[in-house]
Amino acid sequence: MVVTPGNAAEPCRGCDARALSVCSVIEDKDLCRLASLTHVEAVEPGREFITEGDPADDFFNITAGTAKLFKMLADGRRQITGFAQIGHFLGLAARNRYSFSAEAVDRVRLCRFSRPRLRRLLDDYPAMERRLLDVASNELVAAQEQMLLLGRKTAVERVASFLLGQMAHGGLRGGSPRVIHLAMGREDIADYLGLTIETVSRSFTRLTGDGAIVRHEAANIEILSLDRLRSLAGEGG
Amino acid sequence: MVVTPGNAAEPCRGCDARALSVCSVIEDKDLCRLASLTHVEAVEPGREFITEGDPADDFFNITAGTAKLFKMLADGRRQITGFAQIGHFLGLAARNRYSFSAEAVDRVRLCRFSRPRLRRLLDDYPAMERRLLDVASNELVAAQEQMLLLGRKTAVERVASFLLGQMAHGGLRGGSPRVIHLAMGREDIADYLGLTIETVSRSFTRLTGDGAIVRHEAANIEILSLDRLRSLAGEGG
DNA sequence: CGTTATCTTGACGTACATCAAATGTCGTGG
DNA sequence: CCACGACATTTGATGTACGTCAAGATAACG
Repeated sequence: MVVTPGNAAEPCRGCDARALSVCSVIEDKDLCRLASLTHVEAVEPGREFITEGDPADDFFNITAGTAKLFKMLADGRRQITGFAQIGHFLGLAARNRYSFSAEAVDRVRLCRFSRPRLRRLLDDYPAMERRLLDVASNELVAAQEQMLLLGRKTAVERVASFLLGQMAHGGLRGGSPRVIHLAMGREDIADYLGLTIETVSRSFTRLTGDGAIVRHEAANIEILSLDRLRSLAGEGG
Repeated sequence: MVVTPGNAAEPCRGCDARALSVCSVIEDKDLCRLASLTHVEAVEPGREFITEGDPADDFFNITAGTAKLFKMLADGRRQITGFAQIGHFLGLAARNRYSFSAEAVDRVRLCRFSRPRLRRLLDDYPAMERRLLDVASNELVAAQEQMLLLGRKTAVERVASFLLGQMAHGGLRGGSPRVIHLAMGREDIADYLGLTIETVSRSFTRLTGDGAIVRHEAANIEILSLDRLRSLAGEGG
Protein backbone atom coordinates (compact mmCIF):
# COMPACT_ATOMS: atom_id res chain seq x y z
CA MET A 1 0.00 0.00 0.00
CA VAL A 2 2.91 2.32 0.64
CA VAL A 3 3.71 4.11 -2.59
CA THR A 4 7.32 5.06 -2.99
CA PRO A 5 7.37 8.46 -4.65
CA GLY A 6 8.99 8.70 -8.06
CA ASN A 7 11.51 11.22 -6.85
CA ALA A 8 12.43 10.02 -3.37
CA ALA A 9 14.34 13.15 -2.48
CA GLU A 10 11.60 15.72 -2.97
CA PRO A 11 8.05 14.40 -3.02
CA CYS A 12 6.89 17.53 -1.21
CA ARG A 13 8.17 20.15 -3.64
CA GLY A 14 5.65 19.40 -6.35
CA CYS A 15 2.84 18.49 -3.95
CA ASP A 16 -0.50 19.91 -5.08
CA ALA A 17 -1.69 20.06 -1.51
CA ARG A 18 1.25 21.97 -0.11
CA ALA A 19 -0.05 25.50 -0.58
CA LEU A 20 -3.39 24.45 0.92
CA SER A 21 -2.05 22.61 3.93
CA VAL A 22 -0.07 23.11 7.10
CA CYS A 23 3.03 22.17 5.12
CA SER A 24 3.03 25.63 3.55
CA VAL A 25 4.84 27.00 6.60
CA ILE A 26 7.90 24.86 5.84
CA GLU A 27 10.47 26.77 3.83
CA ASP A 28 11.63 25.39 0.49
CA LYS A 29 15.10 24.62 1.76
CA ASP A 30 13.68 22.34 4.47
CA LEU A 31 11.31 20.41 2.25
CA CYS A 32 13.77 17.58 2.21
CA ARG A 33 13.40 17.12 5.94
CA LEU A 34 9.61 17.27 5.70
CA ALA A 35 9.71 14.59 3.01
CA SER A 36 11.84 12.36 5.19
CA LEU A 37 9.23 12.44 7.96
CA THR A 38 6.29 11.26 5.96
CA HIS A 39 5.02 8.25 4.05
CA VAL A 40 2.91 8.79 0.97
CA GLU A 41 0.09 6.27 0.64
CA ALA A 42 -2.81 5.52 -1.66
CA VAL A 43 -6.12 4.38 -0.18
CA GLU A 44 -8.68 2.54 -2.29
CA PRO A 45 -12.35 3.60 -2.24
CA GLY A 46 -14.24 2.12 0.70
CA ARG A 47 -11.12 1.38 2.68
CA GLU A 48 -11.05 2.59 6.30
CA PHE A 49 -7.72 4.11 7.28
CA ILE A 50 -8.65 5.53 10.70
CA THR A 51 -10.73 3.53 13.17
CA GLU A 52 -12.43 5.15 16.13
CA GLY A 53 -10.96 3.94 19.39
CA ASP A 54 -7.62 2.86 17.93
CA PRO A 55 -4.42 4.38 19.33
CA ALA A 56 -3.87 7.72 17.59
CA ASP A 57 -0.33 7.02 16.49
CA ASP A 58 -0.42 8.91 13.20
CA PHE A 59 -1.52 12.16 11.67
CA PHE A 60 -2.59 12.50 8.07
CA ASN A 61 -2.61 15.06 5.34
CA ILE A 62 -4.92 14.48 2.38
CA THR A 63 -3.25 15.29 -0.94
CA ALA A 64 -5.89 13.97 -3.35
CA GLY A 65 -9.38 12.49 -3.31
CA THR A 66 -12.12 12.65 -0.70
CA ALA A 67 -12.40 10.87 2.65
CA LYS A 68 -15.40 10.73 4.98
CA LEU A 69 -14.99 11.13 8.74
CA PHE A 70 -17.66 9.51 10.87
CA LYS A 71 -18.84 8.21 14.19
CA MET A 72 -21.17 5.28 14.76
CA LEU A 73 -23.60 4.08 17.39
CA ALA A 74 -23.65 0.48 18.57
CA ASP A 75 -26.71 -0.38 16.45
CA GLY A 76 -25.15 0.86 13.22
CA ARG A 77 -26.52 4.39 12.99
CA ARG A 78 -23.83 6.55 11.48
CA GLN A 79 -23.09 10.27 11.45
CA ILE A 80 -20.55 11.62 8.98
CA THR A 81 -18.98 14.65 10.66
CA GLY A 82 -17.16 15.91 7.61
CA PHE A 83 -15.51 15.24 4.30
CA ALA A 84 -11.74 15.69 4.09
CA GLN A 85 -10.25 16.81 0.79
CA ILE A 86 -6.98 18.13 -0.54
CA GLY A 87 -4.98 19.96 2.12
CA HIS A 88 -7.08 18.67 5.01
CA PHE A 89 -5.14 17.78 8.16
CA LEU A 90 -6.45 14.78 10.09
CA GLY A 91 -5.87 13.15 13.40
CA LEU A 92 -6.04 15.86 16.05
CA ALA A 93 -7.24 13.79 18.93
CA ALA A 94 -6.14 15.44 22.18
CA ARG A 95 -6.52 12.09 23.87
CA ASN A 96 -4.34 9.36 22.47
CA ARG A 97 -7.11 7.50 20.71
CA TYR A 98 -8.97 8.50 17.57
CA SER A 99 -12.42 9.84 18.32
CA PHE A 100 -13.72 9.07 14.83
CA SER A 101 -13.20 6.76 11.86
CA ALA A 102 -12.13 7.76 8.35
CA GLU A 103 -12.77 5.98 5.07
CA ALA A 104 -11.84 6.79 1.49
CA VAL A 105 -14.80 7.84 -0.67
CA ASP A 106 -12.91 7.75 -3.95
CA ARG A 107 -9.21 7.01 -4.44
CA VAL A 108 -7.39 8.97 -1.75
CA ARG A 109 -3.73 9.93 -1.54
CA LEU A 110 -2.37 10.98 1.81
CA CYS A 111 0.79 11.65 3.79
CA ARG A 112 1.17 9.83 7.08
CA PHE A 113 3.15 11.38 9.96
CA SER A 114 3.91 9.55 13.17
CA ARG A 115 2.92 11.45 16.28
CA PRO A 116 6.43 11.79 17.81
CA ARG A 117 7.90 12.89 14.50
CA LEU A 118 5.27 15.54 14.04
CA ARG A 119 5.87 16.63 17.62
CA ARG A 120 9.54 17.25 16.83
CA LEU A 121 8.63 19.08 13.65
CA LEU A 122 6.27 21.32 15.61
CA ASP A 123 9.00 22.06 18.12
CA ASP A 124 11.27 23.26 15.31
CA TYR A 125 8.57 25.19 13.49
CA PRO A 126 6.45 27.14 15.95
CA ALA A 127 4.66 28.70 12.97
CA MET A 128 3.33 25.25 12.17
CA GLU A 129 1.70 24.96 15.56
CA ARG A 130 0.08 28.33 14.98
CA ARG A 131 -1.11 27.14 11.61
CA LEU A 132 -2.56 24.03 13.21
CA LEU A 133 -4.46 26.20 15.67
CA ASP A 134 -5.91 28.13 12.73
CA VAL A 135 -6.89 24.86 11.09
CA ALA A 136 -8.55 23.62 14.26
CA SER A 137 -10.34 26.93 14.72
CA ASN A 138 -11.72 26.77 11.21
CA GLU A 139 -12.92 23.23 11.77
CA LEU A 140 -14.60 24.33 14.95
CA VAL A 141 -16.46 27.05 13.08
CA ALA A 142 -17.53 24.51 10.47
CA ALA A 143 -18.64 22.10 13.20
CA GLN A 144 -20.81 24.76 14.81
CA GLU A 145 -22.36 25.53 11.45
CA GLN A 146 -23.12 21.83 11.02
CA MET A 147 -24.71 21.65 14.48
CA LEU A 148 -27.05 24.45 13.44
CA LEU A 149 -27.87 22.49 10.31
CA LEU A 150 -28.47 19.20 12.13
CA GLY A 151 -30.40 20.69 15.02
CA ARG A 152 -32.57 23.27 13.34
CA LYS A 153 -32.74 23.09 9.55
CA THR A 154 -35.34 21.32 7.41
CA ALA A 155 -34.40 18.63 4.91
CA VAL A 156 -34.44 20.98 1.91
CA GLU A 157 -32.42 23.58 3.81
CA ARG A 158 -29.85 20.93 4.71
CA VAL A 159 -29.40 19.74 1.14
CA ALA A 160 -29.23 23.31 -0.18
CA SER A 161 -26.63 24.20 2.48
CA PHE A 162 -24.69 21.07 1.58
CA LEU A 163 -24.54 22.07 -2.07
CA LEU A 164 -23.36 25.57 -1.16
CA GLY A 165 -20.64 24.04 0.98
CA GLN A 166 -19.55 21.67 -1.76
CA MET A 167 -19.48 24.56 -4.17
CA ALA A 168 -17.15 26.48 -1.88
CA HIS A 169 -14.77 23.51 -1.95
CA GLY A 170 -15.07 22.95 -5.66
CA GLY A 171 -14.48 26.62 -6.25
CA LEU A 172 -11.01 26.33 -4.82
CA ARG A 173 -10.06 23.92 -7.54
CA GLY A 174 -10.71 25.07 -11.09
CA GLY A 175 -13.49 23.40 -13.04
CA SER A 176 -16.71 24.82 -14.34
CA PRO A 177 -18.03 27.17 -11.70
CA ARG A 178 -21.69 26.21 -12.00
CA VAL A 179 -21.42 22.42 -12.00
CA ILE A 180 -20.63 20.53 -8.82
CA HIS A 181 -19.29 17.00 -8.98
CA LEU A 182 -20.23 15.03 -5.89
CA ALA A 183 -17.62 12.43 -5.03
CA MET A 184 -19.93 10.76 -2.50
CA GLY A 185 -23.16 8.84 -3.01
CA ARG A 186 -26.59 9.59 -1.58
CA GLU A 187 -26.03 7.38 1.46
CA ASP A 188 -22.98 9.41 2.51
CA ILE A 189 -24.85 12.66 1.94
CA ALA A 190 -27.72 11.36 4.05
CA ASP A 191 -25.41 10.32 6.88
CA TYR A 192 -23.73 13.73 6.71
CA LEU A 193 -27.03 15.64 6.86
CA GLY A 194 -28.79 13.46 9.44
CA LEU A 195 -31.37 12.26 6.91
CA THR A 196 -32.20 9.14 4.88
CA ILE A 197 -31.27 8.62 1.23
CA GLU A 198 -34.93 8.89 0.26
CA THR A 199 -35.32 12.29 1.91
CA VAL A 200 -32.09 13.51 0.32
CA SER A 201 -33.35 12.40 -3.07
CA ARG A 202 -36.73 14.07 -2.56
CA SER A 203 -34.99 17.26 -1.48
CA PHE A 204 -32.91 17.28 -4.67
CA THR A 205 -36.15 16.85 -6.57
CA ARG A 206 -37.69 19.82 -4.78
CA LEU A 207 -34.64 21.98 -5.43
CA THR A 208 -34.96 21.00 -9.08
CA GLY A 209 -38.65 21.87 -9.10
CA ASP A 210 -37.89 25.24 -7.55
CA GLY A 211 -35.49 25.96 -10.38
CA ALA A 212 -32.40 26.15 -8.19
CA ILE A 213 -30.53 23.19 -9.69
CA VAL A 214 -30.51 20.57 -12.45
CA ARG A 215 -29.32 16.99 -11.98
CA HIS A 216 -27.24 15.51 -14.74
CA GLU A 217 -26.03 12.08 -13.61
CA ALA A 218 -27.02 12.22 -9.94
CA ALA A 219 -23.40 12.99 -9.12
CA ASN A 220 -23.24 16.14 -11.25
CA ILE A 221 -25.39 19.00 -10.03
CA GLU A 222 -25.66 22.22 -11.98
CA ILE A 223 -26.53 25.38 -10.08
CA LEU A 224 -29.13 27.38 -11.99
CA SER A 225 -29.75 30.09 -9.41
CA LEU A 226 -27.30 30.73 -6.62
CA ASP A 227 -29.66 33.28 -5.06
CA ARG A 228 -32.52 30.81 -4.94
CA LEU A 229 -30.24 28.13 -3.50
CA ARG A 230 -29.03 30.52 -0.81
CA SER A 231 -32.55 31.49 0.08
CA LEU A 232 -33.61 27.84 0.26
CA ALA A 233 -30.63 27.12 2.51
CA GLY A 234 -32.21 29.33 5.17
CA GLU A 235 -29.14 31.43 5.83
CA GLY A 236 -29.38 34.47 3.63
CA GLY A 237 -33.05 34.96 4.66
CA MET B 1 -19.57 46.40 34.55
CA VAL B 2 -15.81 46.13 34.92
CA VAL B 3 -15.07 44.76 38.34
CA THR B 4 -11.81 45.92 39.81
CA PRO B 5 -10.37 43.00 41.71
CA GLY B 6 -9.86 43.44 45.42
CA ASN B 7 -6.14 42.87 45.14
CA ALA B 8 -5.16 44.67 41.94
CA ALA B 9 -1.65 43.22 41.85
CA GLU B 10 -2.53 39.51 41.73
CA PRO B 11 -6.07 38.65 40.71
CA CYS B 12 -4.77 35.58 38.92
CA ARG B 13 -3.01 33.89 41.80
CA GLY B 14 -6.12 32.90 43.67
CA CYS B 15 -8.19 32.31 40.55
CA ASP B 16 -10.36 29.20 40.84
CA ALA B 17 -10.24 28.70 37.10
CA ARG B 18 -6.50 28.86 36.70
CA ALA B 19 -5.71 25.17 37.09
CA LEU B 20 -8.51 24.32 34.66
CA SER B 21 -7.64 26.85 31.99
CA VAL B 22 -4.93 27.80 29.53
CA CYS B 23 -3.53 30.12 32.20
CA SER B 24 -2.07 27.12 33.98
CA VAL B 25 0.95 27.24 31.68
CA ILE B 26 1.98 30.64 33.03
CA GLU B 27 4.51 30.32 35.81
CA ASP B 28 3.77 31.81 39.22
CA LYS B 29 6.43 34.46 38.86
CA ASP B 30 4.79 35.81 35.70
CA LEU B 31 1.24 35.91 37.03
CA CYS B 32 1.62 39.61 37.50
CA ARG B 33 2.07 40.11 33.80
CA LEU B 34 -0.90 37.88 33.02
CA ALA B 35 -3.01 39.92 35.40
CA SER B 36 -1.96 43.14 33.69
CA LEU B 37 -3.23 41.86 30.36
CA THR B 38 -6.74 41.05 31.38
CA HIS B 39 -9.92 42.67 32.62
CA VAL B 40 -12.12 40.81 35.04
CA GLU B 41 -15.83 41.31 34.39
CA ALA B 42 -19.16 40.15 35.73
CA VAL B 43 -22.00 39.40 33.31
CA GLU B 44 -25.61 39.35 34.49
CA PRO B 45 -27.91 36.45 33.52
CA GLY B 46 -29.43 36.89 30.08
CA ARG B 47 -26.82 39.41 28.97
CA GLU B 48 -25.12 38.73 25.61
CA PHE B 49 -21.37 39.39 25.72
CA ILE B 50 -20.40 37.99 22.30
CA THR B 51 -22.47 38.71 19.20
CA GLU B 52 -22.12 36.68 16.03
CA GLY B 53 -20.72 38.77 13.22
CA ASP B 54 -19.10 41.39 15.44
CA PRO B 55 -15.34 42.00 15.09
CA ALA B 56 -13.54 39.38 17.17
CA ASP B 57 -11.44 41.84 19.15
CA ASP B 58 -11.37 39.91 22.41
CA PHE B 59 -10.87 36.47 23.86
CA PHE B 60 -12.51 35.31 27.06
CA ASN B 61 -11.85 32.93 29.87
CA ILE B 62 -14.81 31.92 32.03
CA THR B 63 -13.95 31.86 35.74
CA ALA B 64 -17.42 31.30 37.21
CA GLY B 65 -20.98 30.61 36.11
CA THR B 66 -22.34 29.20 32.86
CA ALA B 67 -22.64 30.80 29.43
CA LYS B 68 -24.43 29.47 26.37
CA LEU B 69 -22.87 29.69 22.90
CA PHE B 70 -25.29 29.74 20.01
CA LYS B 71 -26.03 30.47 16.39
CA MET B 72 -29.31 31.67 14.98
CA LEU B 73 -31.17 31.55 11.68
CA ALA B 74 -32.87 34.60 10.23
CA ASP B 75 -36.33 33.47 11.36
CA GLY B 76 -35.31 33.01 14.98
CA ARG B 77 -34.51 29.30 15.11
CA ARG B 78 -31.61 28.87 17.50
CA GLN B 79 -28.99 26.19 18.03
CA ILE B 80 -26.93 26.24 21.20
CA THR B 81 -23.56 24.74 20.26
CA GLY B 82 -22.28 24.42 23.80
CA PHE B 83 -22.23 25.61 27.37
CA ALA B 84 -19.06 27.29 28.64
CA GLN B 85 -18.17 26.88 32.28
CA ILE B 86 -15.22 27.49 34.56
CA GLY B 87 -11.91 27.29 32.71
CA HIS B 88 -13.48 27.45 29.26
CA PHE B 89 -11.59 29.53 26.70
CA LEU B 90 -13.75 31.47 24.25
CA GLY B 91 -13.28 33.44 21.10
CA LEU B 92 -11.21 31.30 18.74
CA ALA B 93 -12.51 32.60 15.47
CA ALA B 94 -9.84 32.13 12.80
CA ARG B 95 -11.53 34.84 10.79
CA ASN B 96 -11.69 38.20 12.50
CA ARG B 97 -15.38 38.05 13.29
CA TYR B 98 -17.15 35.94 15.88
CA SER B 99 -18.93 32.99 14.34
CA PHE B 100 -21.35 32.61 17.26
CA SER B 101 -23.00 34.56 20.05
CA ALA B 102 -22.58 34.02 23.79
CA GLU B 103 -24.95 34.87 26.60
CA ALA B 104 -24.75 34.41 30.35
CA VAL B 105 -27.10 31.73 31.72
CA ASP B 106 -26.55 32.56 35.35
CA ARG B 107 -24.18 35.17 36.77
CA VAL B 108 -20.91 34.76 34.85
CA ARG B 109 -17.46 35.99 35.73
CA LEU B 110 -14.86 36.15 32.99
CA CYS B 111 -11.46 37.50 32.00
CA ARG B 112 -11.29 39.49 28.80
CA PHE B 113 -8.07 39.55 26.71
CA SER B 114 -7.61 41.78 23.70
CA ARG B 115 -6.51 39.95 20.58
CA PRO B 116 -3.12 41.70 20.09
CA ARG B 117 -2.24 41.32 23.75
CA LEU B 118 -3.01 37.62 23.71
CA ARG B 119 -0.97 37.33 20.52
CA ARG B 120 2.06 38.76 22.32
CA LEU B 121 1.48 36.49 25.27
CA LEU B 122 1.39 33.49 22.96
CA ASP B 123 4.65 34.58 21.33
CA ASP B 124 6.33 34.62 24.74
CA TYR B 125 4.76 31.36 25.92
CA PRO B 126 4.83 28.77 23.14
CA ALA B 127 3.47 26.27 25.64
CA MET B 128 0.30 28.33 25.78
CA GLU B 129 -0.22 27.97 22.06
CA ARG B 130 0.21 24.22 22.45
CA ARG B 131 -2.32 24.27 25.26
CA LEU B 132 -4.74 26.18 23.08
CA LEU B 133 -4.37 23.55 20.39
CA ASP B 134 -5.25 20.91 22.97
CA VAL B 135 -8.27 22.93 24.02
CA ALA B 136 -9.41 23.32 20.42
CA SER B 137 -8.87 19.60 19.77
CA ASN B 138 -11.00 18.70 22.75
CA GLU B 139 -13.75 21.02 21.61
CA LEU B 140 -13.60 19.45 18.18
CA VAL B 141 -14.10 16.02 19.69
CA ALA B 142 -17.05 17.32 21.69
CA ALA B 143 -18.50 18.95 18.57
CA GLN B 144 -18.30 15.66 16.66
CA GLU B 145 -20.03 13.89 19.51
CA GLN B 146 -22.78 16.52 19.42
CA MET B 147 -23.17 16.09 15.65
CA LEU B 148 -23.77 12.38 16.24
CA LEU B 149 -26.36 13.29 18.85
CA LEU B 150 -28.14 15.85 16.66
CA GLY B 151 -28.05 13.81 13.49
CA ARG B 152 -28.80 10.32 14.72
CA LYS B 153 -30.09 10.06 18.29
CA THR B 154 -33.70 9.92 19.47
CA ALA B 155 -35.13 12.46 21.91
CA VAL B 156 -34.68 10.21 24.95
CA GLU B 157 -31.14 9.34 23.91
CA ARG B 158 -30.31 13.03 23.52
CA VAL B 159 -31.59 13.95 26.97
CA ALA B 160 -29.86 10.97 28.58
CA SER B 161 -26.60 11.89 26.81
CA PHE B 162 -27.02 15.48 27.94
CA LEU B 163 -27.37 14.42 31.57
CA LEU B 164 -24.27 12.24 31.30
CA GLY B 165 -22.37 15.19 29.88
CA GLN B 166 -23.55 17.53 32.61
CA MET B 167 -22.57 14.92 35.17
CA ALA B 168 -19.05 14.83 33.78
CA HIS B 169 -18.81 18.60 34.24
CA GLY B 170 -20.39 18.58 37.66
CA GLY B 171 -18.01 15.83 38.70
CA LEU B 172 -15.06 18.16 38.28
CA ARG B 173 -16.45 20.45 40.94
CA GLY B 174 -17.30 18.82 44.26
CA GLY B 175 -20.95 18.49 45.22
CA SER B 176 -23.06 15.42 45.68
CA PRO B 177 -22.05 12.94 42.99
CA ARG B 178 -25.56 11.68 42.19
CA VAL B 179 -27.44 14.97 41.94
CA ILE B 180 -26.98 17.26 38.95
CA HIS B 181 -27.89 20.90 39.20
CA LEU B 182 -28.88 22.30 35.81
CA ALA B 183 -28.01 25.97 35.50
CA MET B 184 -30.04 26.32 32.29
CA GLY B 185 -33.78 26.09 31.73
CA ARG B 186 -35.71 23.72 29.48
CA GLU B 187 -35.64 26.11 26.54
CA ASP B 188 -31.83 26.18 26.55
CA ILE B 189 -31.68 22.41 26.87
CA ALA B 190 -34.09 22.09 23.94
CA ASP B 191 -32.05 24.46 21.79
CA TYR B 192 -28.91 22.54 22.68
CA LEU B 193 -30.42 19.16 21.81
CA GLY B 194 -32.28 20.22 18.66
CA LEU B 195 -35.68 19.56 20.29
CA THR B 196 -38.61 21.53 21.74
CA ILE B 197 -39.17 22.19 25.44
CA GLU B 198 -42.16 19.86 25.39
CA THR B 199 -40.16 16.97 24.00
CA VAL B 200 -37.37 17.58 26.51
CA SER B 201 -39.92 17.53 29.30
CA ARG B 202 -41.52 14.33 28.04
CA SER B 203 -38.08 12.72 27.74
CA PHE B 204 -37.31 13.58 31.37
CA THR B 205 -40.63 11.97 32.25
CA ARG B 206 -39.72 8.82 30.37
CA LEU B 207 -36.30 8.66 32.00
CA THR B 208 -38.09 8.97 35.33
CA GLY B 209 -40.53 6.22 34.41
CA ASP B 210 -37.65 3.97 33.42
CA GLY B 211 -36.15 4.45 36.85
CA ALA B 212 -33.00 6.17 35.61
CA ILE B 213 -33.56 9.53 37.31
CA VAL B 214 -35.74 11.46 39.74
CA ARG B 215 -36.63 15.14 39.32
CA HIS B 216 -36.56 17.29 42.43
CA GLU B 217 -37.18 20.91 41.38
CA ALA B 218 -36.87 20.55 37.58
CA ALA B 219 -33.37 21.98 37.86
CA ASN B 220 -32.11 19.26 40.21
CA ILE B 221 -31.89 15.81 38.70
CA GLU B 222 -30.89 12.80 40.76
CA ILE B 223 -29.31 9.87 38.95
CA LEU B 224 -30.79 6.63 40.22
CA SER B 225 -29.08 4.24 37.81
CA LEU B 226 -26.03 5.30 35.86
CA ASP B 227 -26.07 2.03 33.94
CA ARG B 228 -29.64 2.51 32.84
CA LEU B 229 -28.92 6.12 31.87
CA ARG B 230 -25.91 5.03 29.81
CA SER B 231 -27.91 2.37 28.07
CA LEU B 232 -30.72 4.83 27.32
CA ALA B 233 -28.15 7.27 25.92
CA GLY B 234 -27.45 4.78 23.14
CA GLU B 235 -23.68 4.77 23.52
CA GLY B 236 -22.83 1.91 25.80
CA GLY B 237 -25.12 -0.43 23.82
C1' DC C 1 -50.94 35.02 48.77
C1' DG C 2 -51.91 36.56 44.25
C1' DT C 3 -49.14 37.04 39.85
C1' DT C 4 -46.34 35.51 36.48
C1' DA C 5 -42.97 32.62 34.36
C1' DT C 6 -41.62 27.89 33.85
C1' DC C 7 -42.54 23.23 33.48
C1' DT C 8 -45.50 19.26 32.59
C1' DT C 9 -49.18 16.85 30.38
C1' DG C 10 -52.62 16.09 26.72
C1' DA C 11 -54.69 16.17 21.87
C1' DC C 12 -53.56 16.54 17.32
C1' DG C 13 -50.74 17.71 13.01
C1' DT C 14 -46.71 17.13 10.10
C1' DA C 15 -42.07 16.40 8.35
C1' DC C 16 -39.41 12.87 7.81
C1' DA C 17 -38.64 7.63 8.21
C1' DT C 18 -39.84 3.22 6.60
C1' DC C 19 -41.26 -0.11 3.35
C1' DA C 20 -41.76 -1.21 -1.42
C1' DA C 21 -41.50 -0.71 -6.27
C1' DA C 22 -39.98 1.58 -10.57
C1' DT C 23 -36.39 3.76 -13.00
C1' DG C 24 -31.80 4.88 -14.12
C1' DT C 25 -26.70 3.88 -14.36
C1' DC C 26 -22.75 1.26 -15.19
C1' DG C 27 -19.82 -2.66 -15.96
C1' DT C 28 -19.48 -7.15 -18.27
C1' DG C 29 -19.80 -10.36 -21.75
C1' DG C 30 -22.21 -12.03 -25.83
C1' DC D 1 -23.36 -2.40 -30.30
C1' DC D 2 -26.62 -4.43 -27.46
C1' DA D 3 -28.34 -7.54 -23.66
C1' DC D 4 -27.97 -8.55 -19.10
C1' DG D 5 -27.40 -8.16 -14.13
C1' DA D 6 -26.06 -5.61 -9.99
C1' DC D 7 -26.43 -1.57 -7.74
C1' DA D 8 -27.72 3.36 -6.97
C1' DT D 9 -31.24 6.64 -7.27
C1' DT D 10 -35.88 8.17 -7.63
C1' DT D 11 -40.71 7.88 -6.74
C1' DG D 12 -44.83 6.26 -4.23
C1' DA D 13 -47.68 4.67 -0.07
C1' DT D 14 -47.88 4.51 4.65
C1' DG D 15 -46.18 4.86 9.57
C1' DT D 16 -44.33 7.38 13.49
C1' DA D 17 -41.47 10.38 16.36
C1' DC D 18 -41.48 14.71 17.32
C1' DG D 19 -43.57 19.45 16.68
C1' DT D 20 -47.48 22.48 17.52
C1' DC D 21 -51.27 24.14 20.00
C1' DA D 22 -53.59 24.37 24.32
C1' DA D 23 -54.52 23.57 29.06
C1' DG D 24 -53.00 22.46 33.88
C1' DA D 25 -49.54 22.02 37.50
C1' DT D 26 -45.54 23.84 39.84
C1' DA D 27 -42.33 26.96 41.15
C1' DA D 28 -40.40 31.74 41.48
C1' DC D 29 -41.42 36.50 43.14
C1' DG D 30 -43.14 40.57 44.75
